[in-house]
Amino acid sequence: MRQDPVECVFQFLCSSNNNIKRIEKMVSVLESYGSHLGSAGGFEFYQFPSIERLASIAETELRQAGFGYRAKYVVGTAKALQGKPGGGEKWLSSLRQMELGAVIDALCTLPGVGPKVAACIALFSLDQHHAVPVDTHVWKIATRYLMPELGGMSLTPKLCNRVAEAFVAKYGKYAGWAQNVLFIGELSSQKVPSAVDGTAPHAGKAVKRKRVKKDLPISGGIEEK
DNA sequence: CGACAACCTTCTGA
DNA sequence: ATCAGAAGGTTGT
Repeated sequence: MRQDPVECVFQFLCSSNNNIKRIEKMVSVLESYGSHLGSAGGFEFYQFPSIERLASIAETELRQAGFGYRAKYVVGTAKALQGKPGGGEKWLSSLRQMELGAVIDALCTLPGVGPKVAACIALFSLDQHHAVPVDTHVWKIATRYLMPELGGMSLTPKLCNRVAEAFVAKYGKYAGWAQNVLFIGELSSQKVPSAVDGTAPHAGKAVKRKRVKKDLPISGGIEEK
């Protein structure tokens, strides 16, 4: 995707301990702080607001808009970015030249950004294709297929790293994207209670079928190009 | 370093 | 209809 890093940071800031529908709603609230670009196809388009604009928002305003405890993260991260050498925008894109570990560490200095969100930002906007965000779903996948001996344990930061390493060992330099495919398959929105044959859903018809889970849907490394 | 509660709010599954 | 638990975690103790 190579998303714009500023957008990416604030979008994933909204994602912690949250569900997709609400995340989308919150992101659209953030967008509304940017300048209106126009409308097309029934959608309104906005320039994503600048770091300066985001830093100027009152935390209470975001709370009122339904951000919950993430309101202070948005304002806090905007302000923290302003304080980075050369400004937040430049600082973020400079991370593209760094090692993954250093990128994660740097991003984790922002309030509300932990290892998982940092990995998402690194993968989706900072060219770190081997960044593997380990969340509750990926943890389930890992303990089911890759590291069954870890089943039942709680997901500690150290174990996060082991899971990420296991994904890289299996899928190679694009492990982050493999993770993304597996992650989406794990979402409850992609599943249904009955069904059994693993047939792909009909295009256009909202027929959902549950994938039969026997082995990892993706086997072997991802080919280069 | 690991475990654990707290945190806002909405949606889901039983 | 209702309600505990989960939801693309992070932070402080």
